[in-house]
Amino acid sequence: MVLNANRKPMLDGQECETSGWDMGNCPVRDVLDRIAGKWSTLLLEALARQPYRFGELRRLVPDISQRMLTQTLRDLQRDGYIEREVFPTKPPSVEYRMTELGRSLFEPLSKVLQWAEANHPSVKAARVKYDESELA
Amino acid sequence: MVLNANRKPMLDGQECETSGWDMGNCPVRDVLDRIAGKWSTLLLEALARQPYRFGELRRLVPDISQRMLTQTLRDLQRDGYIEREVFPTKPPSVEYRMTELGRSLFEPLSKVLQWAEANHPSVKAARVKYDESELA
DNA sequence: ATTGTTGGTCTCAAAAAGAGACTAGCGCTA
DNA sequence: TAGCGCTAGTCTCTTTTTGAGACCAACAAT
Repeated sequence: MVLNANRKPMLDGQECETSGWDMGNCPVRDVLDRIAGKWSTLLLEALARQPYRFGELRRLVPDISQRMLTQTLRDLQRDGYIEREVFPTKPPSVEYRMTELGRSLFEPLSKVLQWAEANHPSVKAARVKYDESELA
Repeated sequence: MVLNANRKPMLDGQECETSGWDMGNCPVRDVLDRIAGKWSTLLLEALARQPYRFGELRRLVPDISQRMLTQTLRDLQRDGYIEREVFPTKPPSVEYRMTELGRSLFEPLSKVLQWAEANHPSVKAARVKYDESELA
C-alpha cells in the first residue's frame, strides 16, 4: 500500500506531487502514528511527572486494560520514549521511566495538552452547535 | 450515527486522584481523543495550508478510504476545527477549510509535527536497537 | 451510448481493542 | 498447611473500529 514509497521525503518538500507535499512517504506519519494512540499521550503525561510501576500506571489510568497497557508501554519503549527496568524483588517489580528523547517529545506535546485543557469549552460548544444543526 | 453516538458516560462519581491528578474525567482526554486519530493530524496539516475539496483530500492522502475520510472530516467539523461548505454546482462540490479554532490548535500541534520530522532518525534508531535486543 | 466526475453511503471482511481468566513464586494468615 | 493476594504479564473470546470496494444520481464530455 505504500504508493509513494520512492518519492522524495518532504524534508524541504517543495517537489512532491500535490502542491509540493508528499503524504504517503512522510516521516512525520511514521513517528506520529505511534504517539497518536488512545493511551500513549496519557502514559507519556504520567511518566513525564515521575517513574511509575506497571500496577501504578494501571491504577492511575483506571479504564485501560492490562493488555493495552502492556502493548502501549512496549510501543513507547520501542520508539525510545520510555525505559523499562526490572527489579528482581520477591514479586518482581517493573519500573517505567521517561528517556531524554521522551522528554524532548513531551515538551512540544505538553503545549498541545495545555491547548486542549484551555480550549475544552470551545470544543464542547462546537459539538453542541453541530449536534443541534444536525438535529434539524 | 455510530460515530457521533459515542459519548462516554464518564463515571462522574468515580475519582482516581493520584497525586492530585484526575485521569478519568479529564478535559484533555475528551479533546485529545478526537485529534489523536490516525488521519486527523494529517487532514489538519493539509487544511492548515489551504482549503481543499473532498476529492482533493482523497487524492492528497492516497491511502485513506472514503469512509474514513468522510468520518474524520465530520469529527473535525463537529469539534469546530474545520468548516464544510457545499457549492451547488452541477456535480455539487464541497470545500473544507480550517476555522480559527483549528488554527489555534494547529499552532502547538505543528510543533509536535516539526519535532517528529526532526527526530525521526532517533526514533528509527531506537526501534532498531529494541528489535535487536528482542531478537536475543 | 458509454465513460467519467462529483461527494458521499452501504455492506462485508479484517484488524484492533476491551473483558476477563489464567500463570508463577513468594509472603501473609487463618 | 491450605488458602489468599501481590507482582507483571499472557491467552482467549467478544465487541468495536477500520479497510476495501460496490453503489448512487445528475450531469459533462467523448
